[in-house]
Amino acid sequence: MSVSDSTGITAPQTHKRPKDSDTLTDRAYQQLEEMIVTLRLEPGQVLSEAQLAEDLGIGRTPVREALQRLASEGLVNVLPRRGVLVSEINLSRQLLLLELRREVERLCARKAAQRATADERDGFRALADDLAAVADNRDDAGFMRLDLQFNRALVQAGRNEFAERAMRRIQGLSRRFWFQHYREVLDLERCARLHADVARAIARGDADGAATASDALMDYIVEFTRATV
Amino acid sequence: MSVSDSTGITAPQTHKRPKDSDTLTDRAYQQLEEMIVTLRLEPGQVLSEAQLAEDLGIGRTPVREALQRLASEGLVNVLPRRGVLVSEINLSRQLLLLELRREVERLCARKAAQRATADERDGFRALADDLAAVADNRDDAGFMRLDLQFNRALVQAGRNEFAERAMRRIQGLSRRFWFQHYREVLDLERCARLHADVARAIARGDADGAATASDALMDYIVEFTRATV
DNA sequence: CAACAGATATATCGCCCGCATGTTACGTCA
DNA sequence: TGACGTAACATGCGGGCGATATATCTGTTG
Repeated sequence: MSVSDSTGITAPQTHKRPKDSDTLTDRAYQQLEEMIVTLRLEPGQVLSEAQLAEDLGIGRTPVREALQRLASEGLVNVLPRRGVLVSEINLSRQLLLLELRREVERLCARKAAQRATADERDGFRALADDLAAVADNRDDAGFMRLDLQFNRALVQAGRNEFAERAMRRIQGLSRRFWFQHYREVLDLERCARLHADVARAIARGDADGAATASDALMDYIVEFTRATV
Repeated sequence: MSVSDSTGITAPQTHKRPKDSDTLTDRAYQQLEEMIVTLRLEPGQVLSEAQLAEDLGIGRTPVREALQRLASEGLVNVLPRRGVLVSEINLSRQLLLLELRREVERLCARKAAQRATADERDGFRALADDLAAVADNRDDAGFMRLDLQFNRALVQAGRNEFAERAMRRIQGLSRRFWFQHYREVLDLERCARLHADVARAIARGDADGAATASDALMDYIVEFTRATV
């Protein structure tokens, strides 16, 4: 139940850049988000700041601040003097989240098609090719990696810090559901091709095309989400 | 629904006090947001937690947490050992914000038209009438009040906690710009009527109509924003 | 004997405040 | 004038204290 096998404070050693000015709050946030998204902390579980602080080997303050950030994203909610509850994943909530994600992602796609630099367009073209290859080879891990890369490129090329922030918040909740169910019902090939369609539309600067492609992708994701019951 | 904090608009207790379980962090957040939105704290100004804590008569912790929430909304940003900077308002940033707001608000309007209860529809009808009256009388303060009420009803009837959270974040930055410039170039009558159109479409359950009315309203807001230069 | 109401115990957060550390500004000296 | 040391001040963080919600125990009653 507790997370006693935490690797300690130093170096999450992920693929991410080891930013030198990483505060403990940031680290705690990253670790907790990862644990929640990957279901190592299960929905419905109640945690305490003190326990988490001990497990992570840091003080209560950074843990508390990280938890508040997670609460603002909806991954946990704090019960005033009882503890923090890892929020449940239920289908209807997930569909509500997708309602919002559809709008924001379409905006990002449209704006990315308008605003991407030449380099970024090259990147989207390459991404589309890679996605097509992954679709042919049915490479799970490769797709997950490309999906992450795609989302990052999308918000980057969209050039809208507010949409970026909103997307970042949405991602966490989305990723958790994804992580939980993708093995069961994901049509990897179709999903990868739909991603590639968006990427290609952006690459050629077709804003309307990118928007409709994004909607098509979201249609599939909604379908995928519904299929998990 | 999550922690439903009704944001009283002004600092001291208004006529409404559902429960005094407001934490100091909540109070600090409300007060600081109000001060920033109303430009009592000017953009570019650097603040310190300790100073604010002393001014508000509370400890540093609630102030710190409130500032982090404000930072997540983009109203301030913290300079790592230097202080907190009240973020600047510039036109291009505001336009980017409106890009996102257009999408989220259209979503809320559409969903509100689909999901509002009979009581809520009555509320929107009444709101539309009040807005029309305000448009005739050119009642500034009345409009501001109705606008707040309208936005709250909109996200409430939209029945989407995630869109609600996103809108709440957007409101702060939007309201500040509004507060700063509405005296100069606001066409109150037109703006009130556009609001009323959205409200009426929601009241009659016309989702597409609500969406296009919302877009028309946002078109005007963009025009208003551009006119401030 | 079972069920229940009240008293007590325990766990948890909300908050305060002190210390450590990093950044900036400024006075001082060559 | 310029470089440098130092002081002032900022946040990052740790940990303690008190209030309070919940669970546990106890005594009472039908």
